[in-house]
Amino acid sequence: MAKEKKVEQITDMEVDFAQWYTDICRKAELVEYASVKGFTILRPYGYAIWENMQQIMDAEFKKTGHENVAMPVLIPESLLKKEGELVNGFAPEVAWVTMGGSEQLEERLAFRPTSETMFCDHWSRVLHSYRELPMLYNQWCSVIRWEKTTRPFLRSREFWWQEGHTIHETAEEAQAETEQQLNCYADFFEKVLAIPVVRGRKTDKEKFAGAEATYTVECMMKDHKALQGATSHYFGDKFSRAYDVTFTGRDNKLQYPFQTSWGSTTRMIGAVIMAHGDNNGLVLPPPIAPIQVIILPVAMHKSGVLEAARALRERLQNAGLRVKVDESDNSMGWKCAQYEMKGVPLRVEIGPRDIEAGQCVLVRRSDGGKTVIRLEELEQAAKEQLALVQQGLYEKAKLNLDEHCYAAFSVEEAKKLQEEKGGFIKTMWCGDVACEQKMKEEAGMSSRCIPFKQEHLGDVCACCGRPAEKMIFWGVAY
RNA sequence: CGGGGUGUAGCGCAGCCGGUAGCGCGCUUGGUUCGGGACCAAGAGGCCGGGAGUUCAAGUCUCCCCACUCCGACCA
Repeated sequence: MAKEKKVEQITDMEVDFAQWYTDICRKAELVEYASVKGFTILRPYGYAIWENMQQIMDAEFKKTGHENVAMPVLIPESLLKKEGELVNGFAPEVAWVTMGGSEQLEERLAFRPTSETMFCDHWSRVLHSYRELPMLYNQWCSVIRWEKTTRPFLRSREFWWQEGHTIHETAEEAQAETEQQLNCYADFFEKVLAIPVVRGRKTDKEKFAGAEATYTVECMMKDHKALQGATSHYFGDKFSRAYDVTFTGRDNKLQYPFQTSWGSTTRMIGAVIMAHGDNNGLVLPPPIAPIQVIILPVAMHKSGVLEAARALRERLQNAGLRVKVDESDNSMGWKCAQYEMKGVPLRVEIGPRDIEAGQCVLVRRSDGGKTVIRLEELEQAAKEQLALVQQGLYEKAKLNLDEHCYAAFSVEEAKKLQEEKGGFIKTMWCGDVACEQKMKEEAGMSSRCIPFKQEHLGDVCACCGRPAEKMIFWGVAY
Protein backbone atom coordinates (compact mmCIF):
# COMPACT_ATOMS: atom_id res chain seq x y z
CA MET A 1 0.00 0.00 0.00
CA ALA A 2 1.29 3.41 -0.91
CA LYS A 3 -0.76 5.01 1.85
CA GLU A 4 1.66 6.48 4.29
CA LYS A 5 0.91 5.51 7.83
CA LYS A 6 1.52 8.23 10.36
CA VAL A 7 0.59 6.24 13.42
CA GLU A 8 3.37 3.81 14.27
CA GLN A 9 3.69 1.40 11.40
CA ILE A 10 3.43 -2.32 11.96
CA THR A 11 4.53 -5.14 9.69
CA ASP A 12 1.72 -7.11 8.04
CA MET A 13 1.29 -10.53 9.63
CA GLU A 14 1.39 -12.26 6.24
CA VAL A 15 4.80 -10.73 5.58
CA ASP A 16 6.42 -11.64 8.87
CA PHE A 17 4.26 -12.93 11.70
CA ALA A 18 6.99 -12.72 14.33
CA GLN A 19 7.78 -9.14 13.41
CA TRP A 20 4.09 -8.28 13.37
CA TYR A 21 3.82 -9.65 16.90
CA THR A 22 6.81 -7.73 18.18
CA ASP A 23 5.59 -4.56 16.48
CA ILE A 24 2.26 -4.77 18.28
CA CYS A 25 3.91 -5.36 21.63
CA ARG A 26 6.03 -2.28 21.26
CA LYS A 27 3.83 0.05 19.26
CA ALA A 28 0.58 -0.54 21.10
CA GLU A 29 2.68 0.49 24.11
CA LEU A 30 2.25 -2.78 25.97
CA VAL A 31 5.91 -3.41 26.82
CA GLU A 32 9.32 -1.88 26.61
CA TYR A 33 12.62 -3.66 26.98
CA ALA A 34 14.44 -3.15 30.26
CA SER A 35 18.17 -2.81 30.66
CA VAL A 36 18.76 -6.45 31.60
CA LYS A 37 18.42 -8.94 28.77
CA GLY A 38 15.16 -10.82 28.80
CA PHE A 39 13.45 -8.47 31.22
CA THR A 40 10.55 -6.31 30.14
CA ILE A 41 8.68 -3.37 31.48
CA LEU A 42 4.92 -3.69 31.43
CA ARG A 43 3.82 -0.22 30.42
CA PRO A 44 0.59 1.31 31.72
CA TYR A 45 -1.53 0.09 28.81
CA GLY A 46 -0.10 -3.42 28.99
CA TYR A 47 -0.33 -3.51 32.74
CA ALA A 48 -3.96 -2.35 32.62
CA ILE A 49 -4.78 -5.40 30.51
CA TRP A 50 -3.05 -7.60 33.07
CA GLU A 51 -4.94 -5.87 35.91
CA ASN A 52 -8.24 -6.59 34.22
CA MET A 53 -7.27 -10.22 33.77
CA GLN A 54 -6.21 -10.38 37.40
CA GLN A 55 -9.43 -8.90 38.71
CA ILE A 56 -11.59 -11.31 36.80
CA MET A 57 -9.56 -14.39 37.66
CA ASP A 58 -9.03 -13.39 41.24
CA ALA A 59 -12.77 -13.08 41.77
CA GLU A 60 -13.25 -16.56 40.31
CA PHE A 61 -10.60 -18.04 42.57
CA LYS A 62 -12.21 -16.46 45.60
CA LYS A 63 -15.62 -17.82 44.67
CA THR A 64 -14.23 -21.30 45.20
CA GLY A 65 -12.64 -20.46 48.52
CA HIS A 66 -9.08 -19.57 47.59
CA GLU A 67 -7.16 -16.97 49.58
CA ASN A 68 -4.27 -14.83 48.45
CA VAL A 69 -0.93 -14.92 50.20
CA ALA A 70 2.53 -13.49 49.60
CA MET A 71 5.60 -15.68 49.79
CA PRO A 72 9.24 -14.56 49.79
CA VAL A 73 11.02 -14.11 46.48
CA LEU A 74 14.16 -15.97 47.65
CA ILE A 75 14.45 -19.68 48.33
CA PRO A 76 17.42 -21.21 50.16
CA GLU A 77 19.22 -23.74 48.02
CA SER A 78 18.80 -26.51 50.57
CA LEU A 79 15.03 -26.02 50.55
CA LEU A 80 14.79 -25.97 46.78
CA LYS A 81 16.75 -29.19 46.55
CA LYS A 82 14.51 -31.31 48.72
CA GLU A 83 12.40 -32.51 45.81
CA GLY A 84 14.70 -34.01 43.21
CA GLU A 85 12.52 -33.91 40.11
CA LEU A 86 11.58 -30.28 40.58
CA VAL A 87 15.19 -29.27 41.04
CA ASN A 88 16.31 -31.15 37.97
CA GLY A 89 13.52 -29.63 35.94
CA PHE A 90 14.32 -26.07 36.92
CA ALA A 91 18.05 -26.18 37.63
CA PRO A 92 19.14 -24.84 34.22
CA GLU A 93 17.05 -21.72 34.61
CA VAL A 94 17.42 -20.71 38.24
CA ALA A 95 19.04 -17.37 39.03
CA TRP A 96 20.97 -17.13 42.30
CA VAL A 97 21.78 -14.52 44.89
CA THR A 98 25.21 -15.11 46.37
CA MET A 99 26.03 -11.81 48.02
CA GLY A 100 24.34 -9.86 50.81
CA GLY A 101 25.79 -6.38 50.72
CA SER A 102 29.51 -7.00 50.49
CA GLU A 103 29.40 -10.36 52.26
CA GLN A 104 29.36 -13.73 50.60
CA LEU A 105 26.25 -15.63 51.76
CA GLU A 106 26.81 -18.88 53.63
CA GLU A 107 24.10 -20.46 51.46
CA ARG A 108 23.09 -19.20 48.06
CA LEU A 109 19.50 -18.16 47.52
CA ALA A 110 17.41 -18.88 44.46
CA PHE A 111 15.07 -16.37 42.93
CA ARG A 112 11.81 -18.28 42.85
CA PRO A 113 11.18 -19.97 39.52
CA THR A 114 7.95 -21.29 41.12
CA SER A 115 6.93 -21.52 44.75
CA GLU A 116 5.97 -25.13 45.54
CA THR A 117 8.94 -25.38 47.88
CA MET A 118 8.04 -22.24 49.81
CA PHE A 119 4.46 -23.33 50.23
CA CYS A 120 5.50 -26.78 51.39
CA ASP A 121 8.01 -25.38 53.84
CA HIS A 122 5.36 -23.10 55.24
CA TRP A 123 2.76 -25.83 55.48
CA SER A 124 5.19 -28.13 57.21
CA ARG A 125 5.14 -25.62 60.04
CA VAL A 126 1.53 -24.49 60.19
CA LEU A 127 -0.44 -27.61 59.37
CA HIS A 128 -1.52 -29.76 62.28
CA SER A 129 -4.93 -31.30 61.80
CA TYR A 130 -7.29 -32.53 59.11
CA ARG A 131 -9.65 -29.86 60.43
CA GLU A 132 -7.41 -27.20 58.84
CA LEU A 133 -7.70 -28.77 55.40
CA PRO A 134 -8.02 -27.94 52.66
CA MET A 135 -5.66 -24.98 52.49
CA LEU A 136 -6.48 -23.14 49.29
CA TYR A 137 -3.82 -20.54 48.55
CA ASN A 138 -2.95 -18.37 45.61
CA GLN A 139 -0.38 -15.69 45.02
CA TRP A 140 0.08 -12.99 42.40
CA CYS A 141 3.74 -12.31 41.87
CA SER A 142 6.56 -12.47 39.39
CA VAL A 143 9.01 -15.33 38.99
CA ILE A 144 12.41 -15.57 37.39
CA ARG A 145 13.57 -18.19 34.95
CA TRP A 146 16.82 -17.66 33.12
CA GLU A 147 15.57 -18.41 29.62
CA LYS A 148 17.94 -18.43 26.72
CA THR A 149 15.74 -16.90 24.10
CA THR A 150 13.17 -14.36 25.08
CA ARG A 151 10.16 -12.71 23.50
CA PRO A 152 7.75 -10.24 25.06
CA PHE A 153 4.98 -12.04 26.98
CA LEU A 154 5.75 -15.44 25.46
CA ARG A 155 9.06 -16.11 27.13
CA SER A 156 10.92 -13.71 29.36
CA ARG A 157 13.30 -14.08 32.24
CA GLU A 158 10.86 -12.47 34.60
CA PHE A 159 7.14 -12.81 34.15
CA TRP A 160 4.05 -12.01 36.16
CA TRP A 161 1.61 -14.74 37.05
CA GLN A 162 -0.62 -16.27 39.62
CA GLU A 163 0.30 -19.56 41.21
CA GLY A 164 -2.35 -21.45 43.12
CA HIS A 165 -1.17 -23.98 45.68
CA THR A 166 -3.51 -26.20 47.63
CA ILE A 167 -3.33 -29.16 50.00
CA HIS A 168 -6.12 -31.57 50.71
CA GLU A 169 -6.96 -34.41 53.00
CA THR A 170 -7.59 -36.91 50.23
CA ALA A 171 -6.29 -37.67 46.78
CA GLU A 172 -9.81 -37.42 45.36
CA GLU A 173 -10.27 -33.91 46.70
CA ALA A 174 -6.94 -32.81 45.29
CA GLN A 175 -7.74 -34.34 41.93
CA ALA A 176 -11.09 -32.56 41.92
CA GLU A 177 -9.32 -29.29 42.70
CA THR A 178 -6.91 -29.83 39.80
CA GLU A 179 -9.82 -30.38 37.46
CA GLN A 180 -11.85 -27.49 38.84
CA GLN A 181 -8.99 -25.05 38.29
CA LEU A 182 -8.32 -26.33 34.80
CA ASN A 183 -11.96 -25.69 33.98
CA CYS A 184 -11.67 -22.27 35.57
CA TYR A 185 -8.85 -21.48 33.15
CA ALA A 186 -10.74 -22.93 30.21
CA ASP A 187 -13.74 -20.75 31.02
CA PHE A 188 -11.53 -17.71 31.37
CA PHE A 189 -10.00 -18.30 27.97
CA GLU A 190 -13.25 -19.00 26.22
CA LYS A 191 -15.61 -16.56 27.91
CA VAL A 192 -13.30 -13.69 28.80
CA LEU A 193 -10.44 -13.84 26.31
CA ALA A 194 -12.68 -15.25 23.56
CA ILE A 195 -10.09 -17.91 22.78
CA PRO A 196 -11.32 -21.48 22.35
CA VAL A 197 -9.13 -24.12 24.00
CA VAL A 198 -8.40 -27.80 23.85
CA ARG A 199 -8.40 -29.32 27.32
CA GLY A 200 -6.25 -32.30 27.95
CA ARG A 201 -3.49 -34.01 29.81
CA LYS A 202 0.22 -33.51 29.20
CA THR A 203 2.40 -36.51 28.44
CA ASP A 204 5.05 -37.48 30.99
CA LYS A 205 7.63 -35.82 28.78
CA GLU A 206 5.80 -32.49 28.80
CA LYS A 207 4.41 -32.44 32.33
CA PHE A 208 5.55 -30.20 35.16
CA ALA A 209 8.73 -31.41 36.88
CA GLY A 210 7.66 -33.27 39.98
CA ALA A 211 3.97 -33.49 39.14
CA GLU A 212 2.05 -36.72 39.00
CA ALA A 213 -0.19 -35.29 36.31
CA THR A 214 -0.33 -32.00 34.41
CA TYR A 215 -3.45 -30.75 32.66
CA THR A 216 -3.45 -27.96 30.14
CA VAL A 217 -5.56 -25.69 28.02
CA GLU A 218 -3.99 -25.35 24.58
CA CYS A 219 -4.95 -22.65 22.16
CA MET A 220 -4.19 -21.85 18.55
CA MET A 221 -2.70 -18.64 17.24
CA LYS A 222 -3.38 -17.01 13.89
CA ASP A 223 -0.18 -18.47 12.45
CA HIS A 224 -1.48 -21.92 13.45
CA LYS A 225 1.13 -22.45 16.09
CA ALA A 226 0.06 -23.78 19.46
CA LEU A 227 0.26 -21.92 22.72
CA GLN A 228 -0.04 -23.51 26.14
CA GLY A 229 -2.53 -21.27 27.87
CA ALA A 230 -2.44 -22.38 31.49
CA THR A 231 -1.70 -25.55 33.42
CA SER A 232 -3.04 -27.32 36.48
CA HIS A 233 -1.01 -29.98 38.29
CA TYR A 234 -1.76 -32.85 40.60
CA PHE A 235 1.13 -33.81 42.87
CA GLY A 236 -0.22 -36.64 44.94
CA ASP A 237 1.67 -36.59 48.24
CA LYS A 238 5.11 -36.48 46.69
CA PHE A 239 6.03 -32.98 47.83
CA SER A 240 4.38 -33.50 51.21
CA ARG A 241 6.71 -36.40 51.80
CA ALA A 242 9.75 -34.56 50.48
CA TYR A 243 9.05 -31.54 52.66
CA ASP A 244 7.58 -33.43 55.59
CA VAL A 245 4.20 -31.77 55.49
CA THR A 246 1.99 -33.79 57.83
CA PHE A 247 -1.31 -33.60 59.69
CA THR A 248 -3.15 -35.68 62.20
CA GLY A 249 -5.97 -37.45 60.41
CA ARG A 250 -9.44 -38.41 61.51
CA ASP A 251 -7.97 -41.74 62.65
CA ASN A 252 -5.43 -39.94 64.87
CA LYS A 253 -2.59 -41.07 62.63
CA LEU A 254 -0.02 -38.80 61.01
CA GLN A 255 -0.76 -38.37 57.30
CA TYR A 256 0.58 -36.57 54.25
CA PRO A 257 -1.78 -34.17 52.48
CA PHE A 258 -2.39 -34.30 48.73
CA GLN A 259 -1.33 -31.28 46.76
CA THR A 260 -2.09 -29.28 43.61
CA SER A 261 -0.73 -26.23 41.91
CA TRP A 262 -1.99 -24.26 38.93
CA GLY A 263 -0.70 -21.23 37.13
CA SER A 264 -1.39 -18.69 34.44
CA THR A 265 0.82 -15.87 33.30
CA THR A 266 1.17 -12.64 31.35
CA ARG A 267 1.70 -14.96 28.42
CA MET A 268 -2.07 -14.78 28.10
CA ILE A 269 -1.58 -11.27 26.76
CA GLY A 270 0.57 -12.80 24.03
CA ALA A 271 -2.23 -15.27 23.36
CA VAL A 272 -4.73 -12.45 22.96
CA ILE A 273 -2.45 -10.60 20.56
CA MET A 274 -1.90 -13.64 18.35
CA ALA A 275 -5.43 -14.97 18.55
CA HIS A 276 -7.28 -11.76 17.72
CA GLY A 277 -4.85 -9.17 16.37
CA ASP A 278 -4.82 -8.05 12.73
CA ASN A 279 -2.78 -5.87 10.41
CA ASN A 280 -4.19 -2.73 11.96
CA GLY A 281 -2.93 -3.78 15.36
CA LEU A 282 -4.23 -5.21 18.56
CA VAL A 283 -7.82 -6.36 18.97
CA LEU A 284 -8.92 -6.68 22.58
CA PRO A 285 -11.85 -8.64 23.95
CA PRO A 286 -14.04 -6.10 25.80
CA PRO A 287 -13.74 -7.66 29.29
CA ILE A 288 -9.99 -7.01 29.46
CA ALA A 289 -9.75 -3.85 27.36
CA PRO A 290 -8.39 -0.91 29.39
CA ILE A 291 -10.54 1.34 27.22
CA GLN A 292 -13.72 -0.36 26.07
CA VAL A 293 -15.18 2.59 24.23
CA ILE A 294 -13.27 5.44 22.63
CA ILE A 295 -15.35 8.49 21.82
CA LEU A 296 -14.10 10.64 18.97
CA PRO A 297 -15.64 14.08 18.68
CA VAL A 298 -15.75 15.13 15.04
CA ALA A 299 -15.06 18.78 14.26
CA MET A 300 -14.76 19.37 17.96
CA HIS A 301 -14.01 23.06 17.63
CA LYS A 302 -17.61 23.58 16.62
CA SER A 303 -19.83 24.58 19.46
CA GLY A 304 -21.56 21.81 21.33
CA VAL A 305 -19.52 18.90 19.96
CA LEU A 306 -17.12 18.45 22.84
CA GLU A 307 -19.93 18.85 25.33
CA ALA A 308 -21.95 16.23 23.50
CA ALA A 309 -18.98 13.84 23.48
CA ARG A 310 -18.42 14.33 27.19
CA ALA A 311 -22.07 13.71 27.85
CA LEU A 312 -21.82 10.40 26.02
CA ARG A 313 -18.81 9.50 28.13
CA GLU A 314 -20.65 10.23 31.31
CA ARG A 315 -23.61 8.13 30.29
CA LEU A 316 -21.43 5.18 29.27
CA GLN A 317 -19.36 5.43 32.42
CA ASN A 318 -22.52 5.40 34.47
CA ALA A 319 -23.50 2.30 32.57
CA GLY A 320 -20.32 0.66 33.90
CA LEU A 321 -18.07 0.89 30.86
CA ARG A 322 -14.45 2.02 30.64
CA VAL A 323 -14.61 5.04 28.35
CA LYS A 324 -12.33 7.76 27.04
CA VAL A 325 -12.92 10.84 24.91
CA ASP A 326 -9.97 11.82 22.75
CA GLU A 327 -9.93 15.60 22.94
CA SER A 328 -6.52 15.96 21.32
CA ASP A 329 -6.35 17.96 18.10
CA ASN A 330 -5.08 15.08 16.02
CA SER A 331 -7.08 14.44 12.87
CA MET A 332 -10.00 12.06 12.76
CA GLY A 333 -8.07 9.61 10.63
CA TRP A 334 -5.11 9.62 12.98
CA LYS A 335 -7.32 8.93 15.96
CA CYS A 336 -9.14 6.09 14.23
CA ALA A 337 -5.85 4.44 13.35
CA GLN A 338 -4.42 5.03 16.79
CA TYR A 339 -7.24 3.33 18.67
CA GLU A 340 -7.36 0.52 16.17
CA MET A 341 -3.67 -0.05 16.87
CA LYS A 342 -4.45 -0.18 20.56
CA GLY A 343 -7.30 -2.61 20.06
CA VAL A 344 -10.11 -0.58 21.60
CA PRO A 345 -13.21 -2.73 20.91
CA LEU A 346 -15.71 0.01 20.20
CA ARG A 347 -15.47 3.49 18.72
CA VAL A 348 -18.16 6.12 19.03
CA GLU A 349 -18.15 9.02 16.59
CA ILE A 350 -20.18 12.12 17.21
CA GLY A 351 -20.12 15.32 15.17
CA PRO A 352 -22.31 18.29 14.31
CA ARG A 353 -24.41 16.36 11.79
CA ASP A 354 -25.03 13.60 14.32
CA ILE A 355 -25.99 16.02 17.03
CA GLU A 356 -28.46 17.67 14.72
CA ALA A 357 -29.94 14.31 13.83
CA GLY A 358 -29.93 13.09 17.44
CA GLN A 359 -27.68 10.18 16.66
CA CYS A 360 -24.11 8.86 16.83
CA VAL A 361 -22.04 6.22 15.05
CA LEU A 362 -20.71 3.03 16.65
CA VAL A 363 -17.86 1.13 14.98
CA ARG A 364 -16.68 -2.33 16.00
CA ARG A 365 -12.91 -2.94 16.06
CA SER A 366 -13.27 -6.64 15.34
CA ASP A 367 -14.86 -6.37 11.91
CA GLY A 368 -15.23 -2.65 11.22
CA GLY A 369 -19.02 -2.92 11.38
CA LYS A 370 -20.72 0.49 11.63
CA THR A 371 -24.07 1.20 13.23
CA VAL A 372 -25.90 4.50 13.46
CA ILE A 373 -27.97 4.70 16.62
CA ARG A 374 -30.36 7.10 18.30
CA LEU A 375 -28.69 8.90 21.19
CA GLU A 376 -31.38 7.68 23.56
CA GLU A 377 -30.35 4.07 23.06
CA LEU A 378 -26.63 4.68 23.59
CA GLU A 379 -26.02 2.53 26.68
CA GLN A 380 -27.88 -0.46 25.41
CA ALA A 381 -26.49 -0.18 21.89
CA ALA A 382 -22.91 0.13 23.13
CA LYS A 383 -23.30 -2.97 25.25
CA GLU A 384 -24.85 -4.84 22.35
CA GLN A 385 -21.99 -3.88 20.08
CA LEU A 386 -19.41 -4.93 22.67
CA ALA A 387 -21.19 -8.26 23.00
CA LEU A 388 -21.05 -8.60 19.22
CA VAL A 389 -17.31 -7.91 19.28
CA GLN A 390 -16.80 -10.56 21.94
CA GLN A 391 -18.91 -13.08 20.05
CA GLY A 392 -17.29 -12.26 16.73
CA LEU A 393 -13.81 -12.72 18.15
CA TYR A 394 -14.68 -16.07 19.64
CA GLU A 395 -16.30 -17.33 16.48
CA LYS A 396 -13.39 -16.31 14.32
CA ALA A 397 -10.92 -17.92 16.71
CA LYS A 398 -13.04 -21.05 16.90
CA LEU A 399 -13.09 -21.31 13.14
CA ASN A 400 -9.33 -20.93 13.10
CA LEU A 401 -8.99 -23.76 15.58
CA ASP A 402 -11.54 -26.07 13.98
CA GLU A 403 -10.16 -25.57 10.50
CA HIS A 404 -6.64 -26.38 11.56
CA CYS A 405 -7.00 -29.75 13.22
CA TYR A 406 -5.96 -32.61 10.97
CA ALA A 407 -5.83 -36.35 11.47
CA ALA A 408 -2.67 -38.18 10.43
CA PHE A 409 -1.71 -41.83 10.41
CA SER A 410 2.04 -41.71 10.05
CA VAL A 411 4.89 -39.44 11.04
CA GLU A 412 5.48 -38.54 7.39
CA GLU A 413 1.86 -37.57 6.92
CA ALA A 414 1.89 -35.59 10.16
CA LYS A 415 5.01 -33.76 9.05
CA LYS A 416 3.53 -32.95 5.67
CA LEU A 417 0.30 -31.67 7.18
CA GLN A 418 2.19 -29.50 9.63
CA GLU A 419 4.37 -28.07 6.91
CA GLU A 420 1.52 -27.42 4.50
CA LYS A 421 -1.30 -26.46 6.81
CA GLY A 422 0.02 -26.04 10.35
CA GLY A 423 -2.16 -26.35 13.40
CA PHE A 424 -2.92 -29.36 15.55
CA ILE A 425 -2.15 -32.72 14.04
CA LYS A 426 -4.04 -35.51 15.76
CA THR A 427 -2.89 -39.10 15.72
CA MET A 428 -3.25 -42.26 17.72
CA TRP A 429 -0.35 -42.74 20.12
CA CYS A 430 0.98 -45.77 21.98
CA GLY A 431 2.17 -43.83 25.00
CA ASP A 432 5.87 -44.36 24.44
CA VAL A 433 8.15 -41.35 24.92
CA ALA A 434 10.33 -42.68 22.10
CA CYS A 435 7.49 -41.94 19.69
CA GLU A 436 7.26 -38.38 21.01
CA GLN A 437 10.97 -38.07 20.43
CA LYS A 438 10.58 -39.34 16.91
CA MET A 439 7.79 -36.88 16.14
CA LYS A 440 9.96 -34.06 17.47
CA GLU A 441 13.01 -35.06 15.46
CA GLU A 442 11.32 -35.95 12.22
CA ALA A 443 8.31 -33.66 12.11
CA GLY A 444 9.41 -30.85 14.39
CA MET A 445 6.38 -31.12 16.62
CA SER A 446 5.93 -31.67 20.33
CA SER A 447 2.91 -33.29 21.89
CA ARG A 448 0.48 -30.64 23.03
CA CYS A 449 -1.91 -32.78 25.01
CA ILE A 450 -4.00 -35.91 25.16
CA PRO A 451 -7.40 -34.27 24.78
CA PHE A 452 -10.17 -35.21 27.19
CA LYS A 453 -12.44 -35.29 24.15
CA GLN A 454 -11.07 -38.39 22.48
CA GLU A 455 -11.71 -39.65 18.95
CA HIS A 456 -10.98 -43.12 17.75
CA LEU A 457 -8.89 -42.61 14.63
CA GLY A 458 -7.59 -46.17 14.47
CA ASP A 459 -5.96 -48.89 16.47
CA VAL A 460 -2.26 -48.29 16.02
CA CYS A 461 0.28 -45.64 16.93
CA ALA A 462 1.11 -43.30 14.04
CA CYS A 463 4.75 -43.35 15.03
CA CYS A 464 5.57 -47.01 15.65
CA GLY A 465 2.60 -49.03 14.47
CA ARG A 466 2.10 -50.74 17.79
CA PRO A 467 -1.36 -50.90 19.38
CA ALA A 468 -2.58 -47.50 20.58
CA GLU A 469 -5.63 -46.46 22.51
CA LYS A 470 -5.14 -42.74 22.95
CA MET A 471 -5.48 -39.88 20.51
CA ILE A 472 -2.92 -37.14 20.98
CA PHE A 473 -2.51 -33.61 19.58
CA TRP A 474 0.81 -32.52 18.12
CA GLY A 475 1.87 -29.02 17.19
CA VAL A 476 4.59 -26.46 16.83
CA ALA A 477 4.41 -24.56 20.07
CA TYR A 478 5.43 -21.14 21.31
C1' C B 1 24.04 -22.51 23.52
C1' G B 2 24.76 -22.89 17.68
C1' G B 3 23.58 -20.23 12.88
C1' G B 4 21.84 -15.66 10.32
C1' G B 5 20.44 -10.35 10.56
C1' U B 6 20.54 -5.45 12.82
C1' G B 7 22.55 -1.45 16.15
C1' U B 8 23.40 6.47 13.62
C1' A B 9 17.66 11.69 17.33
C1' G B 10 11.52 8.88 20.25
C1' C B 11 10.35 5.86 15.39
C1' G B 12 11.91 4.71 10.24
C1' C B 13 16.30 5.42 7.67
C1' A B 14 20.68 7.95 4.56
C1' G B 15 25.68 8.76 5.28
C1' C B 16 30.29 5.97 -1.28
C1' C B 17 37.41 5.42 -1.50
C1' G B 18 38.21 7.67 6.50
C1' G B 19 37.93 14.55 6.95
C1' U B 20 34.11 15.39 12.86
C1' A B 21 26.25 14.09 11.21
C1' G B 22 21.68 14.49 7.84
C1' C B 23 16.41 13.36 5.96
C1' G B 24 11.16 11.98 6.85
C1' C B 25 7.77 11.25 10.69
C1' G B 26 7.09 12.25 15.78
C1' C B 27 8.04 16.05 19.81
C1' U B 28 7.75 21.69 21.62
C1' U B 29 5.59 26.76 20.59
C1' G B 30 2.21 29.81 17.68
C1' G B 31 -1.50 29.88 13.92
C1' U B 32 -4.91 27.63 10.25
C1' U B 33 -7.61 22.96 9.95
C1' C B 34 -10.99 18.91 11.55
C1' G B 35 -16.88 13.08 9.00
C1' G B 36 -10.44 7.98 7.90
C1' G B 37 -3.64 8.51 8.75
C1' A B 38 -4.10 17.62 7.70
C1' C B 39 -1.09 22.30 6.76
C1' C B 40 2.24 26.70 7.57
C1' A B 41 6.08 28.90 10.49
C1' A B 42 9.72 28.79 14.24
C1' G B 43 12.37 25.45 17.61
C1' A B 44 14.43 21.40 20.79
C1' G B 45 16.68 16.84 20.36
C1' G B 46 23.01 12.72 18.75
C1' C B 47 29.55 10.16 23.25
C1' C B 48 26.86 7.29 15.60
C1' G B 49 25.52 0.28 21.09
C1' G B 50 30.38 -0.22 24.35
C1' G B 51 35.76 -0.94 24.66
C1' A B 52 40.46 -1.45 22.55
C1' G B 53 43.44 -0.73 18.12
C1' U B 54 45.21 1.37 13.04
C1' U B 55 45.57 6.67 11.51
C1' C B 56 47.37 13.49 11.41
C1' A B 57 42.08 12.26 11.38
C1' A B 58 37.20 6.75 12.66
C1' G B 59 29.49 5.98 12.02
C1' U B 60 33.10 4.75 8.19
C1' C B 61 38.87 0.17 8.65
C1' U B 62 40.47 -4.15 12.40
C1' C B 63 39.61 -6.97 16.87
C1' C B 64 36.80 -8.01 21.28
C1' C B 65 32.43 -7.38 23.94
C1' C B 66 27.07 -6.06 24.54
C1' A B 67 22.02 -5.60 23.15
C1' C B 68 17.94 -6.49 20.03
C1' U B 69 15.86 -9.74 16.34
C1' C B 70 14.88 -14.28 13.43
C1' C B 71 15.76 -19.76 12.87
C1' G B 72 17.21 -24.04 15.68
C1' A B 73 18.48 -26.50 20.49
C1' C B 74 16.70 -25.85 25.31
C1' C B 75 12.49 -24.49 28.01
C1' A B 76 6.13 -26.72 33.74
